[in-house]
Amino acid sequence: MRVRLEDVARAASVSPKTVSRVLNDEANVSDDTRQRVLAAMQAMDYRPHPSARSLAGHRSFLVAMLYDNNDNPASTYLAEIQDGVLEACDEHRYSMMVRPLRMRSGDFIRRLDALIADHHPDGVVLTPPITDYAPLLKRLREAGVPHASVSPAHRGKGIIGVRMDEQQAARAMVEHLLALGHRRIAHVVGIADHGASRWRLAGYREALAAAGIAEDPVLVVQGAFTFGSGVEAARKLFALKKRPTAVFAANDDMAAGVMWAAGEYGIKVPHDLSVCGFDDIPLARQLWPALTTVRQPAREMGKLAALQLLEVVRGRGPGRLAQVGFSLEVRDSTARVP
Amino acid sequence: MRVRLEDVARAASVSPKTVSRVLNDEANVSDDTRQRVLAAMQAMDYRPHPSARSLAGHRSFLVAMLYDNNDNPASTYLAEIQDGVLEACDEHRYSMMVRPLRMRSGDFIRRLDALIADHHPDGVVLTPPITDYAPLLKRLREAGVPHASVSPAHRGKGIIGVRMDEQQAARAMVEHLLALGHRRIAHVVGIADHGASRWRLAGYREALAAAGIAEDPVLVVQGAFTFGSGVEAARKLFALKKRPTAVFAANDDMAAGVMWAAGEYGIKVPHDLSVCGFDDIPLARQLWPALTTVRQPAREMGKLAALQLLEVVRGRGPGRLAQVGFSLEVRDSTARVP
DNA sequence: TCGCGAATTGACAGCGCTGTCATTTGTGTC
DNA sequence: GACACAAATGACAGCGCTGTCAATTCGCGA
Repeated sequence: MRVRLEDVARAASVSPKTVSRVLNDEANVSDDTRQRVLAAMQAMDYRPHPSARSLAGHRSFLVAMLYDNNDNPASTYLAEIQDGVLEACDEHRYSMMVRPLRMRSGDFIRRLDALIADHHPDGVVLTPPITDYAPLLKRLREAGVPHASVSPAHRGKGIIGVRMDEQQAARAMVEHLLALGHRRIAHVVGIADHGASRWRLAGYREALAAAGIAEDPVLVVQGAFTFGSGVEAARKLFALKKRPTAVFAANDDMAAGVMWAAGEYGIKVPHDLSVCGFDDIPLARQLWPALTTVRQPAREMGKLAALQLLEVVRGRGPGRLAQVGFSLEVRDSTARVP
Repeated sequence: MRVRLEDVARAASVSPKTVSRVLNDEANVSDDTRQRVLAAMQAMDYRPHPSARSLAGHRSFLVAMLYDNNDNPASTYLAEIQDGVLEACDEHRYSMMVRPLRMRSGDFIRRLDALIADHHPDGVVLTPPITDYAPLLKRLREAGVPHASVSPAHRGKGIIGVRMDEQQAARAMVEHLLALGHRRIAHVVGIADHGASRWRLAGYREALAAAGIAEDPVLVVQGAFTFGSGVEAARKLFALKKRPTAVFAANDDMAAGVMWAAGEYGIKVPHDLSVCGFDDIPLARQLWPALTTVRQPAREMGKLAALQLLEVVRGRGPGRLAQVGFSLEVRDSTARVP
């Protein structure tokens, strides 16, 4: 039969309420008592019943992770974030629920309300690209549900979660190309309204400006974060009479597309053209030549965002916008300018 | 303030227990009463409190989806399954929890036990490759937790879930190549102990045998479901003095690798070599030329598996091993033999 | 030693629902 | 119309925990 809190209480010769206090890490329990109770819990392998806790305590011990499954970034990226969030939740014995939401759909808010009404999450983790959708944030605020974001586009006060300095990373990537002697460096931009696209473009511009190179508008082509859009963007670039010697794509999928298109045109990477991307998806390492890219620690970011959220949810602090480092993964797709 | 079952009861002039009966779709409620109660629920936008239901009713309304995040198949595939499972759960107002488990790790069973002890899922959905791991199944059976599998390798009695006839699909794919006049058809095998690898290989052999073609062992090369392994496998094949005219890879990642390697060797796809895959990942459509492949309706499969599970969990029936159809997505990477 | 405020502990009700079982209402039969 | 039986409904306790508040114990200065 299931071990209940009452059983632990009896074993430790204290009242159920005291066990509850220990369980919830409350103050005003003597060290001696606390140890006795913890020992009893351990010995009996006590597992609090989440529903009972939730019912009596008016909190769900539930974190919901929201993502957009319509217009989503690489599923690998989301999967890694998910694993990170889960890991953080496990550490604090919270459970996690995932919720796909279609940002562009009309019933977006209704579905959010249903989530809140049905499951009462104690907090919510937002993932790109739904970190900054105003009606969503408003609704969460109204409902009093704390939330943390992974890579929010804005960083106003009260925004908690995790970010990577993507602009800095993009700049570093372009500086890597500059250091290799490239001067005609193209950029394939991501979906326009994603924060990621803006930052990476900004980093690209910053690097060029710092190097005293005037931006050539024809070298900045629109993409959509997909392989196919990378192929198309590359075709446009290769059709120019004065081709770029390097292409920095705003993500790896598009970079792979660029490399693919290079094959079509008989352009050898990296000999004739350097290509680099962003994200370090598994494919990046597998491509031939292996893709130079920026590694974004998605898993760690998911975890950190969730930890910030849990800090707030558990009343342990105000939470903050944590920052994680990036690393340039210089592989074989970039080389000195021909 | 929250609307409770009691409030609905008052509004409908019945006892709380009767409302509970309607909520749970129990028998022995007159149609008249049922309608009245349903109307009241609707009018008041009543949302049963899951924890209260779970606590009093001794069930969690929770389905856990287990996956292997160590040795996992394409994350897109899992993400789609996840969305499907979620959809089924939503329909029946069950909540879903995801659990990454490392099958090869020592604490596998301990983590499973923790999941059961902590969350009491009413049922579990197993995804490849952890659909057939004996200790896991044993443990679930001991704990009395019903489970359904997506593409289980075995189909003994009592196994419920969903499967696609992968062998048939693989055979159809190879027959497509045969119909194009190919006779030297290579196969890149997936990870050895995955059911998927076995079936696809079996289908390949079946098709060849049916066409009266003796299998040439050098044309069957081992891969590992990754892009890189596809590249390597292809290099081996291209190094043969008598190259194949077509390559059937056991999944799309490897097929993409084969196409990539073809580029290295100056082999034109599909002119000099036909390539086809399996799974229809997003990349397949984006490749150039677009990859001929087998579409596996992962999302639908996730949903169906969950529906079978829920049938059992809800005491509605015994559940079964549902079967979904496949479709050959003939695109541009396969053509008549040169 | 006594008294007093603070720290610690406990008693008890109740979170919102369902299981059990008793009671009432309806249905068909002669 | 009376009776037997089934269907429909309700009363009530209790699931396992926590909030509230009262009771007890402790530490320490007078």
